[in-house]
Amino acid sequence: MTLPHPNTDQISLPIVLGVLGDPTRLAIVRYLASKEGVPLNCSQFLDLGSKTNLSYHLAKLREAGVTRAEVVGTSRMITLRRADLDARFPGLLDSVIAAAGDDPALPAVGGHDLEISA
Amino acid sequence: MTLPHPNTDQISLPIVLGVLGDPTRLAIVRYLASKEGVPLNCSQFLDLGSKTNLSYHLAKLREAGVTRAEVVGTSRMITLRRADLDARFPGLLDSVIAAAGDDPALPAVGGHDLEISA
DNA sequence: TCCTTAGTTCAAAAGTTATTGAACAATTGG
DNA sequence: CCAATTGTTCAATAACTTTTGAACTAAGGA
Repeated sequence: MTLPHPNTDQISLPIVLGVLGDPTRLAIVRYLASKEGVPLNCSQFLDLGSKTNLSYHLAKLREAGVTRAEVVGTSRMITLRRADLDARFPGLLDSVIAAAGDDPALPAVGGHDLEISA
Repeated sequence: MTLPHPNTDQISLPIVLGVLGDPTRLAIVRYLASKEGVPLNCSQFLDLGSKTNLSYHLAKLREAGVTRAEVVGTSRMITLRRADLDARFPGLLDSVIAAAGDDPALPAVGGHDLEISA
């Protein structure tokens, strides 16, 4: 059972920007970026909303091509599609993450500040 | 008579991303970027929508801090707030414009391809 | 002053997005 | 098999966004 993802060349700039233009989703992306390499499942994000609501936001991110979700048992392992986004829109993800990196107006996962290397 | 603009430090990342996540507004920004230095008024953008609709989209861009509108007679001269955006979100505008630069899915102003130096 | 040009504002309609709870599926462990 | 865990789907609702036309304001020129 695999979930639908757009190909790299199907990733659309306005859709990506629109999807990132939501504080909850931006917080998800920021957290994913801070934990790159670490496998994260949906329940890591429950600080940001209800289970149902997170399912909705994570589906938006996945359908836009921002994240990849792999089914592993009953979990979905979520990762940033960094290489694909960098190939399609060079520098965009980096500048968004850098800009989001120190924004106290964004919700945070875990109720504590982000740790860049943890 | 001056129009309301946010200060540089009031410009919000999710709001900017959300505002740019609309094909019409992205086309406006792309065109403004291609004509930087040239004063442009609203009617330059009538290809992209009705007068009323453009007034709406240009107000969104201005209120988000993406553009500046100066009242000159009966016109408003529209410019990109490039320095302010670069200061607040380094690299973001450049990567968005570069990514939008060759996107045939975006509407175009003038019904022809953009000229970077014209 | 009267007309035109440039753009805004308003209210309505249409469409889209976000949020919720209840019900559902799939996998894993006992 | 049974129960718990993980996450999805569905339907409803609320909230927001986009688009439109008609009416409006403000400045500039004849």
